[in-house]
Amino acid sequence: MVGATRGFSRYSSTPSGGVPAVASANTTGPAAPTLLEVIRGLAGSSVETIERGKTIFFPGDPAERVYLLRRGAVRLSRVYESGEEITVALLRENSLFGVLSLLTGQRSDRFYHAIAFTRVEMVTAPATSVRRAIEQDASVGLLLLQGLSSRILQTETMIETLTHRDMSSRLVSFLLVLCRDFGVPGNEGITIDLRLSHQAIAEAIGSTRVTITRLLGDLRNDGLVQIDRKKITVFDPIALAKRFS
Amino acid sequence: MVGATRGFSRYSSTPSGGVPAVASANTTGPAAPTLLEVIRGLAGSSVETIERGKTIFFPGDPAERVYLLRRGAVRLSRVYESGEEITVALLRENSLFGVLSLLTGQRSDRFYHAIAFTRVEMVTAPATSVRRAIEQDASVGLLLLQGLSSRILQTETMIETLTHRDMSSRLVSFLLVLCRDFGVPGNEGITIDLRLSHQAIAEAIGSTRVTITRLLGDLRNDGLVQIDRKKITVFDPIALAKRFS
DNA sequence: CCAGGATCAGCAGCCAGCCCGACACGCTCG
DNA sequence: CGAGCGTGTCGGGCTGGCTGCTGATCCTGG
Repeated sequence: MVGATRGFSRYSSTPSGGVPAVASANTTGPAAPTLLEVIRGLAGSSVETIERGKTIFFPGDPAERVYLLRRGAVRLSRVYESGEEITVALLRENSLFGVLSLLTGQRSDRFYHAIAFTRVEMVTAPATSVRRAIEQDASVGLLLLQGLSSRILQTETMIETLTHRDMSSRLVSFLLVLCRDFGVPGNEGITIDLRLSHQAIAEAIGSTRVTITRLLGDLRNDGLVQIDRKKITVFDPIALAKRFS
Repeated sequence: MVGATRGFSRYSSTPSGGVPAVASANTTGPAAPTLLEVIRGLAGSSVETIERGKTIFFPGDPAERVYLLRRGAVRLSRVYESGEEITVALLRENSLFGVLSLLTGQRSDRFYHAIAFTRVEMVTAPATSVRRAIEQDASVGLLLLQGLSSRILQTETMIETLTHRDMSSRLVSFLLVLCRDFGVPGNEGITIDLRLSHQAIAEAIGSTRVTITRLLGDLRNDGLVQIDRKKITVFDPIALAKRFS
């Protein structure tokens, strides 16, 4: 965290009003732009690539932009004087963040630390542009609402995870969340497409590195998961879910 | 939870399009309706009063309405087969909930249990009306976005609370959250305007009744809080915050 | 391409925080 | 006035955090 540097490489800024030619993912209607396309089309928007471990914004930075994660994962965390860092959210692709800049007219500051958990591609636009876009085209507002709703769902699932008392249940619950958000199915189970250190897991579920090591070892010995170069594969989520105490 | 009954008393349904004459809180412009006014004006909206302890919706109920809490507190919780009930959020006045019904076009079901934590007044409207209103008037979308944003903030603060390792820190953090959301300043500190049983606190922060009793006792003995008929008064939030371990 | 440093994983022993079960008392509301 | 809920307390037992160490792996810069 010391010596963290901002790693922006702003390589494109679409001309305002330009409708991107990219076909939307899998919607059939011709006039159904995705949130991604909408944001890219805003005045002052840009596409940014950030290397793993670089900071996107620091706590205390002015909050004036909205971000949409296009590829990779972003970690939002709270930093304490003690130096401890607590992970508040692990954002997956298509997540919206930095939205509190929309909250009020008055200027506000970030209070999270946002860092690229993997190499990240994202689109970003000034909050003012977003607000204007909503006023001009109501469907933009609807898209944003859907983005925020799914973010709330994601966050509340995390709360569920954290209220489990024993660490074993917490870990299992967290792994299932990760499977939902970052899982890619393979021929022998679901692989979590993140390089997770035990320390990172501990910071996310409020435990310590040593405990995570021990519990993950237990799960592996019981044949429930496999770990290969920091990538975790869950053989059978259903079986894993039975591990709740 | 057994024998919980729905306690609706739907006593009014504003005619659609009727602009309420109530002045908005403290905005100066004449044409700045609040979210409350907007929702009351929607087709199919209604104002409802619910008694303490009654259920607003059960998990599994169809999700077709959006709610805005006008007075009181609502508890969202997840129910497990074991009978255990985990509190996911304690909503304060002006909170929006039930919004996942806006999420997709397809019908979905509630997966939380929403019960009135105090006597509650709220306004509610069908999700379809809300969606239509957004399309017609973009400022509605903006208001909803602001509502959701503040809800996300609230939820993430709760995650912070829950990642504290020791129960003492968790409890302190939770009390501070409650002060923020439900505190009313008095002449000797901030009183949390909720009648909280130790059991309810335990369900919210993932602990047990006995532990809460002990820790609250400690805080009281140290002269940090006072408890009078289930209402907690925090003498000095700053001093309390120093109790983080 | 290699060397060195930094980060990560795994193990063991110690100890405390907290869960569990049980019980007694007081308040409140029917 | 009695029943039920909420509060306060005690001990026993175990989970899981803390310290200290070692070997493995990754990354980076010369």
